[in-house]
Amino acid sequence: MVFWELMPRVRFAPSPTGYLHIGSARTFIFNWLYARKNNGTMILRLDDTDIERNTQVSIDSIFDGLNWLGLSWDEYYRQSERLDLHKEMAYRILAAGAAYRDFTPAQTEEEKQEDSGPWLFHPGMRELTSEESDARAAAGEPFVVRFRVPRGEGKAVKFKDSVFGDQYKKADEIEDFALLRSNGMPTYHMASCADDVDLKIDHIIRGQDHLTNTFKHVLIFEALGEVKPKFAHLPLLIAPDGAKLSKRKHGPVVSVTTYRDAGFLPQAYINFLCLLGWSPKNNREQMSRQELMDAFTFGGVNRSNAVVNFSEADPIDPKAQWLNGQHLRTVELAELLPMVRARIEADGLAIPEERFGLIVETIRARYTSLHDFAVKGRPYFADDFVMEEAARERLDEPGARELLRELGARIAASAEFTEASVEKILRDLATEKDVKPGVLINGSRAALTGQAVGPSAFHLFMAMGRERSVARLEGV
RNA sequence: GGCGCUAUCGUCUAGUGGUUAGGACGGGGCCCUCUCAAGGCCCAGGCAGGAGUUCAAUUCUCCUUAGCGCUACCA
Repeated sequence: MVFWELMPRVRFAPSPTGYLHIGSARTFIFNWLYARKNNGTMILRLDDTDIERNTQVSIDSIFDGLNWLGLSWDEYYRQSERLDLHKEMAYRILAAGAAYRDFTPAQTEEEKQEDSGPWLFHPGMRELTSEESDARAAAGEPFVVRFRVPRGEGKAVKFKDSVFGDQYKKADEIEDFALLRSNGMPTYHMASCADDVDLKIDHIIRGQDHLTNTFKHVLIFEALGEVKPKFAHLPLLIAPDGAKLSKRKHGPVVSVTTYRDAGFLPQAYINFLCLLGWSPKNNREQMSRQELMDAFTFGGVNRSNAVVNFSEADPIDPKAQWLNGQHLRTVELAELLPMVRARIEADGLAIPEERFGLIVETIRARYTSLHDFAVKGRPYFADDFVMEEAARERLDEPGARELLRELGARIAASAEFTEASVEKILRDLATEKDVKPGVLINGSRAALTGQAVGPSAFHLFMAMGRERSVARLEGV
């Protein structure tokens, strides 16, 4: 075996008929984890053979979401540019006798409703002689090309799934599925298998909704004389009501960009998605991309569908929010700062460069979203912030305002401005005026941030800087 | 209807032929404390139901039920 044969080639193959769905994103992530862990090749392939339903908006949404997640791919293809290949392979199967032309007109919706039993093939079409078939095709009669599923031979179609184990199905129960439509376009099954062969995909990792389709795909690979790839099917992501996630029914929670727009860190969201249907089996929850990559195995993938826990009242899964908070307070500051900066600047606020890192360090432990820095954190970046009721009550305490103004004056006059110096000034003042330090401490927080709760007051002074601190104390 | 897949706290999950069925989120409480958050500790909460195999089943087998998927000239 040569070295490159050890390096897997995997693909993520979305069809651009909507926004980037969170289930799709998770499929991408698992493919990516597997490829990167094994020095493999990650391929992005747009399965855009359904020209009726494809939209540019959808393609943009897929790239949007993927770019946000920050996961890379090595090769990029569009099925619509590879139709000749798909057709060529379909005709190769036809020529080999493993497929046949079906001249039956397309069924209408009502006709489909009527037949209740399992449909396997249209009578008479499998038996057409090649002369008759060629003649009718030459005469311009429309047809679909169907796979001639082996019947009455007791053939079993089987494959081994890396997640679901050995899979087996009687060929007699598989319908003669279409390879080519009457307009000459390949179907999903044909295009997908042709590309998987041509692109030398050796491990197909996709949603469990394709588990039963895989029997058809195995038949195609066999008819093409190709070694079939390995398969790994992932459990589906479903809504709390048990239904599959759909935009129509569940709204924006199904779109990746919703989480970006909700102030998620991409690594936190990746972490969350990985925990849906996969487990490192060691009780680890918060994990970096590298840790996820190291820990990923198909053995850790679950077989049952996972519920994304959202509601009308709280559209974000609480565990996702918690994870975001965990990442927010543990990620390298240098990595966090640009993301916070972008969020702050989006609100048109000015960043005090010399204290930016300190501010973020001071407040990040109490936030769970990037938005919090601009909303709850507004007093750190702007002077027009709202004074909360609870904070006003602190200031309204008897004598509080005078004390705070005095504190401001003393801080302004002090030669030094450090946590220790401010603390000394504050405590000395409290002793001198015979009040509890808490009055000044809590009062300072209220004056500086307009909030009754928040970081330690002495950290606050440093984060706000001398000028802003003094101004706010003297302005109470 | 047919075929397939699945079934452990509300949710995500670990787990074993013998365990007080473990962890996390969320909920409740306590501690810490200048407030809040973080952190620490504690509490409530679960093996879908029924048979069978076995000395012993949450674990193995079968049935039922439920959910999901496929059953298109969608992907």
